[in-house]
Amino acid sequence: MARLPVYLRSLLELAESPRAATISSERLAELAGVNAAKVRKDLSYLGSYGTRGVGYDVEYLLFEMSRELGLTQDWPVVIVGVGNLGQALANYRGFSDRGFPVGALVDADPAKVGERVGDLVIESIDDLPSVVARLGTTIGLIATPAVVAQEVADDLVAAGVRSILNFAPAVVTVPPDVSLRKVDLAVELQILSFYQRRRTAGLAAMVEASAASDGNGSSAGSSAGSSGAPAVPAEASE
Amino acid sequence: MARLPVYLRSLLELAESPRAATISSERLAELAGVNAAKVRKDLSYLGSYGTRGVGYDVEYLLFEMSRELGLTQDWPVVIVGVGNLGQALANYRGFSDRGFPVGALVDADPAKVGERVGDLVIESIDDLPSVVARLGTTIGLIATPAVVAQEVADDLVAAGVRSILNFAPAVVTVPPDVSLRKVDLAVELQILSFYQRRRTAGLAAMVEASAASDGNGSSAGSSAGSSGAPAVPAEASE
DNA sequence: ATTTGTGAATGGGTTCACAGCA
DNA sequence: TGCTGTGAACCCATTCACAAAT
Repeated sequence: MARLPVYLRSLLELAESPRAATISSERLAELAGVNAAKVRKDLSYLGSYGTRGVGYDVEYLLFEMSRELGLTQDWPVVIVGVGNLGQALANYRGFSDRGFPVGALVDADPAKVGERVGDLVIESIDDLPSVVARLGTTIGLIATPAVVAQEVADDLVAAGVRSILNFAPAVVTVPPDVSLRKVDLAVELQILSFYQRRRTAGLAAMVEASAASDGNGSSAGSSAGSSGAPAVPAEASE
Repeated sequence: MARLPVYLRSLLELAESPRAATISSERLAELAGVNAAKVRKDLSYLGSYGTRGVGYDVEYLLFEMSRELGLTQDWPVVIVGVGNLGQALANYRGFSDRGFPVGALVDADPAKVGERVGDLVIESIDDLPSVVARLGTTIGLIATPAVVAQEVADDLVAAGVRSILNFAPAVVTVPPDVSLRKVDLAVELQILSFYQRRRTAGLAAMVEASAASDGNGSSAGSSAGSSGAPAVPAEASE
C-alpha cells in the first residue's frame, strides 16, 4: 500500500512526544488525513493486529511498518544525469535523512565525469554495472533529459537495478520484475493550472451546469480540484 | 483529467517531426502508455471531437489541450522556503521551460531575506500578499520543513493563492476552493523500497502462496510492483 | 463502553464491445 | 473498411455498518 509511509510518518510525529502507548484507528486516520475504516483495512491487511476496545500499540506498529517498508536498512540510490535537476537531488538532504543516501552520481557526458558534487565524484554511465555492484541493492533515479530516459532505464535494469524513480518527462517501460515510479514536477503544475483555469474561465459554464443539475456551482468547482473532500486533510507523505 | 498533460507531451513530441496531420486514439494511447478506449473517453469528455474513420487532427488537439490546460499564458510560481530543496527548485530549468517561471522566492528567515538566488532576491514571507499581488495569479510551492507547512499554506491562501504544490512531508489542509497537490520524494523511495523488500524477503511467502492459489509466484510478485501491467508502458509526464 | 476486524454496499474509474459515422 | 464515441460490464478501492472482542 502506498499509504503506509504516511501512517509511518504520522506515528513518528506522534512518537516524538510520547503521549500514549496506544492509538486508535480514528486518531491515526485523522493524522494521516484518511478514513478510519481505511486505516483499519490497511493495517489488518498488513497483518498487524490491534486490540479491540483499546487500539494499536504504537511501538509495535512502528516496528512492523518499518520492517514492512524495508526501512531497517539504508537503501543507497544512484542518480543518473547530473544536470540541473540531478545536482539538486544530489544536494537534497531529505534523501539521506530518511534512509536513502545518495551513493553515486553517474553521467554520460565525459566532461562531467570526475567532477565533484558534494562528497561524490561523478562516474561514467558505462561503469553503471560496477557502481551498482559496489553499492549493493540499489534504487536508480533518472534525472536526465527525456530523450535518453528510456535508454538510461534499460542501462539501469541491465546493471541489476530493480527499483527506478523517473524524474524525466517521458514514458518509460521496464520489465515486469522492475518497479518504476515517476515524479514529474511540470505535470503537477499543469494539473494545478488546469483546475485554476476551470475556476476562472469556467465560471459561465459552471453557472450553466449548476442551473441544469443539482446546482451548487461553487462547491462543484472546488471539489473538482485535487484537494480532496472539503474540510478533510488532502495531503500527506513521508 | 490528470492524463491531459501526458497526451499533450506525446503530441508535442510527435509534432516536432511533423509526420501526419492526424492521429488515431490507438497511436496516441501507445505514446502515452495507456489504453486506447481511455484516450477516446478522455478526449470526448474534453469535448474535442475527432473524425470517425480518420482520427484526431493533431494541430487542433494541441490547440484545444493547451487551452484547456491554461498553457496559453505563463503561470508564475512563488517558492516558499529557500532551503536545500527550495534552492534546487529555484534553479531547476524545467519550470520556466514549460511555462511556469519562478517569479519570487520567499523565506521566513530574516537572515536569508535579501540574498540573491539566480536572478531573484529572497523576500520576506511577511510580504507574501504584495508578492502575490505583484505576480498576479500565482501557484505556490511549499518547500519548507514539515512543521511549518500548514502555516505556510494558510499564509498562501490568505495572500490569494489558489493552487499549491506541497513538497514538505506533512499533511496539509486547505479550503475547498483551493487546489492542492503534493510531491514527496521520500515517500516515492519508500514505496519502491516496499516492493523491493517484497520481492526479496518475501520469496518464502510467495512460494507458499503460489502453491495454495493459482500459483505463478514470480509474476504475482512483479505485478505487485508499481510498474503497471507487464510489457505496458508504466510511466508518463510532461 | 470502546474499538477492532470484516462482510456487504457503494462508487468511480477502466475496459469491452459495438453502433454510428466518414 | 477504419476509427470514433459511448452504453454496458467489469473491477477494485473506499466506505458503511455491525458483530466480535476486550
